[in-house]
Amino acid sequence: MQLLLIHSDYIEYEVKKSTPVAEEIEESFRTGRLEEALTAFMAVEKADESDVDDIINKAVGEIRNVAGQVKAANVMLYPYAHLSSDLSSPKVAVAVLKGVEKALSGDYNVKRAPFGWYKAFRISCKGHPLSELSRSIVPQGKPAVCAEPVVCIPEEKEEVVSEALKAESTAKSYWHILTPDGQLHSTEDFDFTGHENLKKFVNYEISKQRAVERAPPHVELMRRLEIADYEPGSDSGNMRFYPKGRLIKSLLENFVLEESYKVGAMEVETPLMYDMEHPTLKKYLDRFPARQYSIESDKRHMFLRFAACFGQFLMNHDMTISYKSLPLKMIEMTRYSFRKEQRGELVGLRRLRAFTMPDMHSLCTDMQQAVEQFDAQYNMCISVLDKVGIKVDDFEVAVRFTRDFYNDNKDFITNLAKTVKKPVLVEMWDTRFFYFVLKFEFNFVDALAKASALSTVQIDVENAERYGINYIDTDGVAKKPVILHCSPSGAIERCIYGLLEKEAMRTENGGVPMLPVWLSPTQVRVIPISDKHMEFAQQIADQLQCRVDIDDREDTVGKKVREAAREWIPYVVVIGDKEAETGNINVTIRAESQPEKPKKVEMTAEQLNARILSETEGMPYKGLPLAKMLSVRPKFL
RNA sequence: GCCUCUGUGGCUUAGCGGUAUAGCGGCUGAUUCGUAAUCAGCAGGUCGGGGGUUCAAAUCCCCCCGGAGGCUCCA
Repeated sequence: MQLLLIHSDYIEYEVKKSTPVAEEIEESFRTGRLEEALTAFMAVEKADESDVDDIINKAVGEIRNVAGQVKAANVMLYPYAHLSSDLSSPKVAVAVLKGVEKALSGDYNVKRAPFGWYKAFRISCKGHPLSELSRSIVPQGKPAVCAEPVVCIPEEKEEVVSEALKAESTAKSYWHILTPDGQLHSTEDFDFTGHENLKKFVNYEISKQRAVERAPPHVELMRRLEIADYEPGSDSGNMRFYPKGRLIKSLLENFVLEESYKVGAMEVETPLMYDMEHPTLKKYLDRFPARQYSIESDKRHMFLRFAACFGQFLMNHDMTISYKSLPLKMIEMTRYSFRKEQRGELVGLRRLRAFTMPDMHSLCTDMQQAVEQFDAQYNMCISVLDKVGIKVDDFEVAVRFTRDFYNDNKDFITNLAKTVKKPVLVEMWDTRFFYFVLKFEFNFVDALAKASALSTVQIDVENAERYGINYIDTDGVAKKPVILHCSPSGAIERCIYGLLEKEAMRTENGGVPMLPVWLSPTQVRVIPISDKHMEFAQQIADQLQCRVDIDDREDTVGKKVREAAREWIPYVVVIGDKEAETGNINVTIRAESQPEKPKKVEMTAEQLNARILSETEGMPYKGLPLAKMLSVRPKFL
């Protein structure tokens, strides 16, 4: 049985004309209307004839379940043949419909639309996520058949569901834990001892245990550190970034770009908005409905990109590409990518509606080259996150693929677990539901056991065809490449979220939080004890080739030191008479300090300079984006 | 989208039917200071917006608009 459940403000129908299979009906049955109803469009299928009672039970169970969730007291049962191409006999269908009606009628106000009649109907869909659900139900012993995924795009205003209404099926997932020795374990039986984070991740992915009792700690940190904040003048999930946040983002963006140049990627720039009616894009969009911002421009209907795929694939389509150029890599630092995520999912920097995503695509000659590239990019992603400050121990790996791909590439997939030297979560599908046959993600598990994806690579076997992307092979024939999608770090904002959450966990465990030195907005804070030490403080600051500032405000040393600590500044230098005499400086090193036990070391300015240069070697650098003198700095919060 | 909670000066916040609290920050003055908050003074609010109940509303009720959490979703 195919079941489509719509939580509606109202549903009404009127019988127009009978079909040859029409059931006989009374006059009162010719029209019907229910307010605040769960409407169940039902198509009884051939396979259901083998066990009518079981089908009725299962359908009743699904309807009860959803009706309970949406708190609907009224249920409209609506026979809808168009949901299936393999219908049962009318006799069985009527029997099933009546059976369902009878089973529900005790607990709900149930109405049933007549079977076998052409009916005019109007329905107003409430539009919340639970308001549109489809279910495929099969009798015992029969395998589920995946219907072709077709999509119904909800209208903004009152919606009239038409003939085009069809179901969007969901793929069945098989979950496993893959250990580095190549064994697939059941997620229920696997011993998670020593892999507590993986356990949290698995719970998050499979059990959907996501209740949380407090706001994630990075939200307060992002504000206190003057990195980012909510912008009430914009849409939710569109953040403002203060100078320190912009600096951190800029450094991260530059770093990811540099790393991708190293593997041969060409940086490009593509438009933010696209024509909704463009035939190729329309087809692509139809697979992922209702998640993009749309805007009206004159009479054209545009949408904002949710990745760089559109622009890069359209560019690839127009290019002349020889096999000699493959693998061909292009990257764009998308500022921004837009996704109209559901309101309740937006928290701090974890999930945004406008975010900066490095998006790299690699065109490969064939699956073999794609797999080689996948492996190389898997390792690249590990290295990128490591240098950002997110280590292998800080994330959990998920690998997702089709059963066919796994059977052809068992050793290769096992190797992914070997590389990270720990068990990984595996999700397998019988049929390919998405555009990829293989993907991995690195999932950061935060202080509240919520998981979110950072780096990812996917092997796309669908879009070369859809976008008409070709390369000319050695034999002079145009062929379709296999395309890899890769985000080496994941969204830049999400990296910042990860770093802040990681440091929040460090604080909870009795550590001293800080950002990597190369990302710290102020790397050295110089604190003169009084006005007369200002000149020497200036001299010290001038000798340091990094982001130095001077706290020249009229406050006590104690207060200035406290504020430097609250800003997580890696090196704090107090300048007084002693330093002016010896020429040496007293440096508090945050990385080596413990709570209430600062580590203070006497050294020369040259030594401090050398230390910082070696710590930040090979990483991007930008100057201080704020006034050097704290006394003239504005406060953002 | 739905459910729950929430909205008091730039920030954090007390008050929850009877003239609006305090701290931080800001400004002014004093202090020139050796490692987690120097002292004093001043300015700053039609308590998110609109409507209603009441002699009286920040406080109770209704509608709207922000914000947070949950559900759901997550290429």
